[in-house]
Amino acid sequence: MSGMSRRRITSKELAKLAGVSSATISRAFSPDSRIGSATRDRILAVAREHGYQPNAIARSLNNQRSRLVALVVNAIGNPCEAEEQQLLVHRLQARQLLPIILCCADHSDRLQLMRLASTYQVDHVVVFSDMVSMQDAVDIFHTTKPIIVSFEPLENENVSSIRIDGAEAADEIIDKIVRDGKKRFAYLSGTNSSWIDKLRRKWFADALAKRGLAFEVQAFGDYSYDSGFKEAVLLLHRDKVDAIICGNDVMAIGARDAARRVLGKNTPDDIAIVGQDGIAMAAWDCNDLTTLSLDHVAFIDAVVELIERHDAEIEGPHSITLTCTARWGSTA
Amino acid sequence: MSGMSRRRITSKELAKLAGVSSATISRAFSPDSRIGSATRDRILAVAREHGYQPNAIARSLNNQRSRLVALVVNAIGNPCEAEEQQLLVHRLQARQLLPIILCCADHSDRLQLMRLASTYQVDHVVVFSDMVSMQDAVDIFHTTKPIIVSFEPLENENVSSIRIDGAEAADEIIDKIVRDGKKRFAYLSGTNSSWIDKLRRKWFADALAKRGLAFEVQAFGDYSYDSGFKEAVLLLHRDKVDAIICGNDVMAIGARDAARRVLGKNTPDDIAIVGQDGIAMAAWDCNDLTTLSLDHVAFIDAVVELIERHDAEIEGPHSITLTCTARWGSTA
DNA sequence: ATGCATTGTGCACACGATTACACAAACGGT
DNA sequence: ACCGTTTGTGTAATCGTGTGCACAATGCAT
Repeated sequence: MSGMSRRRITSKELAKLAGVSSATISRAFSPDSRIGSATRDRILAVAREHGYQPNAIARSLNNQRSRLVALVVNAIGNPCEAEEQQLLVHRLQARQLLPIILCCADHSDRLQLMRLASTYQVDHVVVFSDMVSMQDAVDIFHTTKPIIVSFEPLENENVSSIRIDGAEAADEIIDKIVRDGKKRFAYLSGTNSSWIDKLRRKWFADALAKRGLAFEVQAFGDYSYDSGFKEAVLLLHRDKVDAIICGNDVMAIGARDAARRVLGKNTPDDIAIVGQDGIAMAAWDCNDLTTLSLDHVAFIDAVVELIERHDAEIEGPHSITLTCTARWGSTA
Repeated sequence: MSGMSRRRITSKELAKLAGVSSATISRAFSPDSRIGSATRDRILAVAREHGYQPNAIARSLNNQRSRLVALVVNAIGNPCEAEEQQLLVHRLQARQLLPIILCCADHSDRLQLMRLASTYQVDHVVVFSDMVSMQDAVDIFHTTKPIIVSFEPLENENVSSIRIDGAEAADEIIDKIVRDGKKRFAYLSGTNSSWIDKLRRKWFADALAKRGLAFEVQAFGDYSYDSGFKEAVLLLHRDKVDAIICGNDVMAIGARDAARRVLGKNTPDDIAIVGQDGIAMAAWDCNDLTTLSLDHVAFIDAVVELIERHDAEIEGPHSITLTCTARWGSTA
């Protein structure tokens, strides 16, 4: 690699240096194309010497294929999503696909952000965030056919979806808590507008209804530890509930801390607390949370599966269903 | 937005529809270019109707400017880095820059991954990971001038760097622990080969040396909770240490849990435990960690500042220094 | 020696935008 | 009425690759 030239060398310049045409340079970098192996070796040697690599932007323009994948997420800071994102990024990288992250939380104009990403001709879109509507995603990425993590089967044939079902596991958990003698249940949502949140809540509400119970209180947080802490103080003190089902694990940890610290109540005897997601942190010794857990590996396997179907250009709507399981800790 | 056409409409096609040339289309989308405002309005209307947006790949090829930024990180799952990444992503999005994430942990060939990203003509590179050498980053992104988060001043003029200094804060923390009567110190590294780890360790080693002490044991983990837990059991049981300085906050939480659960020892009376990074989770009530903390906002401000200097094409090497502070919890 | 299939290479165009240049129209000042 | 400036638009080249087509060279079978 000679020199620190600011400018990148082009295929035409390299062609001159190697005494061939620029078409031959291109062929040297395409695994199966008609080119003499001696020529290829010589070109690759010269290329290495001058630090040449084909320009992926130009290639994308020509190919109509960018190898970029947009990941639409709420945030990367929140561990509840980060584990899955991490897995997916690894799987993409192994396929030589590059992830572009779009963070929707705290961002004023999510639609504009998605439109911006769509101008980069991304090959795939994976929507994790519950803050964008399915219809918006379809409209903006109408050439890409997004993959959406939903919680209900989608009828829209311009979308592939992963459906997650936690009804059965929620029933198991509620069963245990009711048998433990708890009576006043609260649900602590992560957002007040998300369809994902509504469906998760429904799993638990149905399980309660089956036993002649219902949520006495409905509270709203923002998926953060602090909001879990703050809301739990109110729920326990003002509303006297003895069971809190939380929208994710991080809020559940906040709620548990509030119970213990502010009100001196312990789980699971005085109060039951349940999380959702099943992140690694929930199993830490200091947390030991009871949570409605999703198998992250299976989940990302499903996403990759859908991406591969898109690549193979199999037509028609696709949907994969996953089931949650109860993971028992000492909080319920 | 009429129709669900699979193919995206091009500037030339839109030109025909609007009765102008494709050059005029382009001008309609460039804020300051000579074009009649009536024409522009008409074009924008037709564009909206047909869902046209200029192709960013083609634009990048012409402009020599991709508006892509590569973020080289260890992982996005680990909260110790995620907070900063989150902040940076927001700042980039506000500038209409799109982040491409490169995860180095667990990835067999980091260099190949970086080379792949470099073919996309990224405008900027920010290296957070301590798993890639500075020289590799400079070689691969020689046209981009990377921004590197280092812990020492860099002499290389093809790099901008952010230097972080925690010597003083480490001294404060060691002072307190020594005055509390602790005698046998261990350092628990996050990796065994990282220059960042070596420098962090040096801050504490120097503070100990000043008081006639030294680390009795050196252990190695992998920045994870589990490794913190496992190593701490050994350190406490086999080596009988009474103070553990950890490479990051997550390992410190693991160590604290191990002390409490496996050996029945409590902080800070029986044993002192110190983290590093100062993540939000460290301040949670259930953790309440004493940690060597960095101001994340100031840190990302510095990164953005360097990016802007690059954009303004100011020449010469750039370096910004930040100082850590001690954040006191109940673990030391 | 002739015919045909195969291999290796160059030419030229396409991908979809931006932009320097040219030029016509409109406008204002004397 | 004439000239110089400003304004708006089209033409054509450019960014760096990939690839269909043409064509020469080679190998092989008759």
